[in-house]
Amino acid sequence: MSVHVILPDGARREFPDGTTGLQVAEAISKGLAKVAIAVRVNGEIWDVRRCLPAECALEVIKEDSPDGLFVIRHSAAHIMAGAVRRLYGSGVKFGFGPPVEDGFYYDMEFPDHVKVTEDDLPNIEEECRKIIAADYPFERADVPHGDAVRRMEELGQPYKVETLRQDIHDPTASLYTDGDFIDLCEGPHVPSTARVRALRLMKVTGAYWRGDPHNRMLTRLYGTAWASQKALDEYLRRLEEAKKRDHRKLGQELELFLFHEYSPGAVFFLPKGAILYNELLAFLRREYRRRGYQEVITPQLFNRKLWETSGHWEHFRENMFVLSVDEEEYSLKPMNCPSHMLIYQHRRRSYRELPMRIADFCALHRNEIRGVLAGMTRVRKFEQDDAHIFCTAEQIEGEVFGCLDFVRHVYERVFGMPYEAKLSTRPPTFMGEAALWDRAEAALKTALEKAGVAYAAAPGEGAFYGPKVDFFMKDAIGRDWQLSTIQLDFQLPRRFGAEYEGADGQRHVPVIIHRAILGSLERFIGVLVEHYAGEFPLWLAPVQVVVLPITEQEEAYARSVHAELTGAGFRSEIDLSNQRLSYKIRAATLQKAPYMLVCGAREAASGTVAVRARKEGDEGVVRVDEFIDRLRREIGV
RNA sequence: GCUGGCGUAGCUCAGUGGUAGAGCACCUCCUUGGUAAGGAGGAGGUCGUGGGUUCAAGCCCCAUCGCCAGCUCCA
Repeated sequence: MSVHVILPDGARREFPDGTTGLQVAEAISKGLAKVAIAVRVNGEIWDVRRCLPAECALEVIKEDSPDGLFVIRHSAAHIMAGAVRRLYGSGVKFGFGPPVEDGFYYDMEFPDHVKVTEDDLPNIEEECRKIIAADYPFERADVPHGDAVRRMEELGQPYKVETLRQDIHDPTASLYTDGDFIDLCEGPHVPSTARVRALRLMKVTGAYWRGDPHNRMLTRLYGTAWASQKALDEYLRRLEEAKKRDHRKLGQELELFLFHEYSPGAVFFLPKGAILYNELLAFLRREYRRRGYQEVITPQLFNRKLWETSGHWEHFRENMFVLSVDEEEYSLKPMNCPSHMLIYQHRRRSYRELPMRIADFCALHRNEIRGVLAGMTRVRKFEQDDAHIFCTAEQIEGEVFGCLDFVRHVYERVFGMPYEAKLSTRPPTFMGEAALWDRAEAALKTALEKAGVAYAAAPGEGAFYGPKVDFFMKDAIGRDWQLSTIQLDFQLPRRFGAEYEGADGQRHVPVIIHRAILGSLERFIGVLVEHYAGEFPLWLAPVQVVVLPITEQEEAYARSVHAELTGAGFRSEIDLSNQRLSYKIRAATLQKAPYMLVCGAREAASGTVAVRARKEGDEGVVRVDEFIDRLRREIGV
């Protein structure tokens, strides 16, 4: 008997029976074996010391790969649990302890008198290090289901017993042991504890057993683990950076917006924040003109009859603000689509009018439960760069292509955020004709391919009313945000009885495309603040230029420079405070102004300014009119 | 919604039962200074809100509002 292994490069190799993944890695190279953390066997991730089956495709998983980190973090969770058991005794009951993005957690129930807080983490972390230093092997044992239950009962682990009984229906279950700690676990794990080279415990929170508030709340310890100390340091640095960029902090420091407890979940845009908002709208409106959109302005309050027609009363009512007007029930609108239906239907429509692209920036209100409100990212009142495209089935492809082009223009050219798309297709329960779905999904795929947009397919994840494409944008520090969306809707036109008269003289039902490029303006501005760390490009910067007279002698000259800039349409401020130049520069720097113009005696005498750019620093002296030309070029007008 | 933490001056925060504090910002005066903080003085708070305990409450208790974090990417 022998083992036949197919390597990722297609090479076929033969090994004696009982060969492990690690031995294959060693046969390939010593270096590879050293960084091998697990192996992928016929698509499944296995421990390196498991014996391979007679025939398999094998890939060595290195410790710094995404899969490798997943394994490391899973093992780190065990190490942490073992450390907790050593420190707090066998009375600690363990729940789930999975790896998650960037780290891992473990839920545990401590004896009643024990309360673990973040102050205890260094101590637990110290114990983890001892376990890592001891380099215990992770040993797997596949045992009959009943034996596993008995073992967990002996260990006093009721959550594990429950898991075995409720979730594990195989005849066998696997137990993993590292040193003195044994745990029910599917694996896989690193070969031995020292392979978790960098570990840090992060925080303590509460979490319900199985996420259900009716269940007991367990203590959740969060940690992070990496393939090297360097990678851990880099991760911690990234967290710091994200904290510095937090839009709630910068929004206050830069006086962009504020929140008040009298209107929770709603943003006050201060003058500088309102500039961001209005510049974005002006930009979108220019694009709308180029791209054949028509903007409308619609009411806020609608009779419940509208929501009954659209289906929102049935499906979305919990999120709607309902109030009584003239003894009837009304609601603040949570979405624009129904009002756009009314616009579409106010008269007969011809195929000649299609595609009809209706855009709307009106405010929307959704009654989100209190616990989920957060800064600008989760609010109750917001506006979207919302539009609905009414079109024929034949026009879907072209319209979607147009939206894809719009998305590309905005994110690649203007904001510099790379993105990925996800195509979600027909779910198990859907409404409408299957033929229309097939046709629409094909149109979406063709449009994506023609536009050259790479996408991941998510079969079955579409809404019941139509397939969709969602976009995930990456910001300057690598975080993903779901911003743009393109959703087809076959249902809404039917509910409203929307029609158009075709070239054939027959009545047809149009398709609706819901689409947003930025999404919620509030959320988008929050994302932009973090993406740019408050250092907005010139066209968006609330204050574009600060004029700095050095002494009172230059005040009149500085005022004239300031007047020229504002006259040319730029947002200029002048600092007339009784302070030294270096103080004024510091103040303007903290404001993150793109340009400072120093006006001293020399500049006043020659009609020039000394330019200091936000990033580049002192750039020397230019004439005022030259500087204004430069601003115009930079902004592209 | 549930659990936990927090709420003191415009901002960041100190103050654990006995006369409300600091730094920055603000105002006034002095200083007229060439690329990230010149100096002096001053003003500013019913300590989130409502109850309660106490001779006495920013501090202890209860309620309430708001903010922050978390609430199974299944052993």
